[in-house]
Amino acid sequence: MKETNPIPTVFDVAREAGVSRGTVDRVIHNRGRVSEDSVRRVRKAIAQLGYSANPNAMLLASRKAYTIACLIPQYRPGEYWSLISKGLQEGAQSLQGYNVSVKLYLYNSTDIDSFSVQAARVLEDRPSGVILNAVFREAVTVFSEQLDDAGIPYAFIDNKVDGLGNILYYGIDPYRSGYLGAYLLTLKGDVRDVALIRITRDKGSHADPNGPRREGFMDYIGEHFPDCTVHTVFIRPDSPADILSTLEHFFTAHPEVRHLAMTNSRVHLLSEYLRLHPSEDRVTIGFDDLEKNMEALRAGYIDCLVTHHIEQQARQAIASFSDVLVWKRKPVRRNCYVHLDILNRYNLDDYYD
Amino acid sequence: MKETNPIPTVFDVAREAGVSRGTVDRVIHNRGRVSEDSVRRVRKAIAQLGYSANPNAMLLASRKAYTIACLIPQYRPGEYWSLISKGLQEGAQSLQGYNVSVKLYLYNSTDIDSFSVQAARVLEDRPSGVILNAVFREAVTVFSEQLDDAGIPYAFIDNKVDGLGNILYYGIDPYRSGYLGAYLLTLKGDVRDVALIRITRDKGSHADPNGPRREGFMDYIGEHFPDCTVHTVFIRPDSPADILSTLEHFFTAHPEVRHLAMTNSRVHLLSEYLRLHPSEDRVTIGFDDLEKNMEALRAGYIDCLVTHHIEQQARQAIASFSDVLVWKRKPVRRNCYVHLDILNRYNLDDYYD
DNA sequence: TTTTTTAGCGTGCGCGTGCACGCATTTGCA
DNA sequence: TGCAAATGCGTGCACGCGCACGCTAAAAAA
Repeated sequence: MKETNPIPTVFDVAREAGVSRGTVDRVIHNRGRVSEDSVRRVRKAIAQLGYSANPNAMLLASRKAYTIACLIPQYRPGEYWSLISKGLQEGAQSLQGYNVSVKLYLYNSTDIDSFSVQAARVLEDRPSGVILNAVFREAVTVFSEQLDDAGIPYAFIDNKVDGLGNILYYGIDPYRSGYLGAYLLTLKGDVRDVALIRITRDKGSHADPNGPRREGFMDYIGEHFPDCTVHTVFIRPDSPADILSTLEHFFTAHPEVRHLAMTNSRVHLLSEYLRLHPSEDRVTIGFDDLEKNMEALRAGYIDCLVTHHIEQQARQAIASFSDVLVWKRKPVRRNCYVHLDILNRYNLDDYYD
Repeated sequence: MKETNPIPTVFDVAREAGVSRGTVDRVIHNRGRVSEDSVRRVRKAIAQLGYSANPNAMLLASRKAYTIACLIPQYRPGEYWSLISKGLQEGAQSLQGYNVSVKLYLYNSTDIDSFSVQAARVLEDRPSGVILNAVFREAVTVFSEQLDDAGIPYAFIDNKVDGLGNILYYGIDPYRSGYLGAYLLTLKGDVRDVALIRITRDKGSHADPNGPRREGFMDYIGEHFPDCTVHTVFIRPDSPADILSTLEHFFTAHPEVRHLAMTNSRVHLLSEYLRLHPSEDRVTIGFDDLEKNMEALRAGYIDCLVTHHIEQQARQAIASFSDVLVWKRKPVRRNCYVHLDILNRYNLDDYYD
């Protein structure tokens, strides 16, 4: 019962402008070889008819393939970067009709050489675009210059180096996440002691990626509870028994500490201790919705998780990137900060993307 | 430098199965007129090659148009349903390449006749699918039966009638949202009095859409603070001066009440009172991230908002629906519960979709 | 046996666009 | 003046798919 579809095609534009499809095509793609007069008439016809290219036909005809290289840290199942990786690949999945694919280049985040090796591989493969995260400042700076030279667009995910050229960032504001975490930890007020549990790192290999978050955390405490002492406890993630004894040792010496926090994504490492030493008035918070953290939240070992849609963030990065590659659109925002979500026992369900 | 793209086409499938493109096509679309033997061979070839149709070519060839009728309440700018409407239209926008469009049918949510009128218009226009919300139980039940008869698929958004046929629901679990709201209101413990501010309704016109939410709210209070009194205060939204005097009157009589909540989406109506009567130890919570509520949160009049990605929820409904229409896929979940977000002064930024 | 029906299958056209090719006409240069 | 180069433009094919049409051979009806 519908009248014929009035959506204009190149053909209509050509007729309107009194030229051929080829000429319209040349005007649209700025390929030159058209008289000024024709250009003007075609432009006018396009505006008049409200023509815009049919994306399906476009993609079908221009059989181009886009590859997005993703340079991110290695991961084990369930870890933070496994979620990013999953989101990246899901993003590519949904764009496969547009011939967009992602290729992962994984490096060891404690070994700068492995980063350089993978970065070199990326350059060699000449991808259409690059998504990376910034663990090693100088190496990333060098790499970004090489990408600039090669004319390959790139975006940062989860972590960035400020002041680099033509960049995009997808992730949270780590300082604010720490600030919010401290707020949630101290909601009930009157806090004198806080235990910040940290993971021992191989010394000096690189900057701590959680620095800004910890800074936000400390600043909130400092601003709102100036008399509060923040105790730092170091644990070694590789030996669960060791974690337990370290914590037991600390809390035996400091029974007055009722507030616990971890600023990296592995607060679930505390579960064992919290299970063995239950307490009514203790508050424990952590970050990121890893499956194990969610379990700890569900079991009641921890009280609150500050997180964001990790997979969604990655998917969005791919989607925006393909907007740039496939549709030649310019990104609107440079810093795509993701919203910080608060998870507790009453809203932890349905937190899939 | 790439080898020829190994993405299989119908042609490859046909060759592999030893038949023609037409036969493959008939098998794919279950159009019959194919021998069992051929069907088997084609199916096998498809599986073997991992064939999946090129969406662009498909859409280009099958020049179909899908219209999704959206039957929702009228709204004024900034109100809850304006966000839903925006999300619906954005969803259609992003799917225009697939010839998906939405058409809005707005009814007066206090007038059952206007619902029936619009519902009749929908049936008349014979859309490809319908998205609606369930304000008037019986009218919706009748309408859904008519849609069933007409073979038009439909989904509920934001609000549903349980027990109806082949349905899908996009929205929150209102009971849980109320429960969570009560938890957040009483976080600091030791609550003896709570004021629940409600809006006066024209009597008996229809069921209160916020019933389940209020129930969840009351249940949490009852379970965790059995000695707590919940005072209900009715206000009339149309006269700001009236709101102010009603509240002043109530709180003069009950100065001990420090906890305020509103279970509908218009907690911002309290701003004026809260601005004129500041207090350190008062807690106010509300629901939904309307622009005015966000302002109240930013200004510090209210402390916490329980909400969800309203626009995103609508976009998702459109997206899933077009999955069903365009790609003939069966929806996976029947109840698409959206995650409940917690907003406070420290994470209210970046809460766009 | 002849005619009609039908199951099973292949082919051609069109969707709207990108791009290579080739033809006319004009311009530059000796 | 003559010939090459450049400019401006139109045409044909391909992309992968949906669908209408028509063909063959076997089954059913006459």
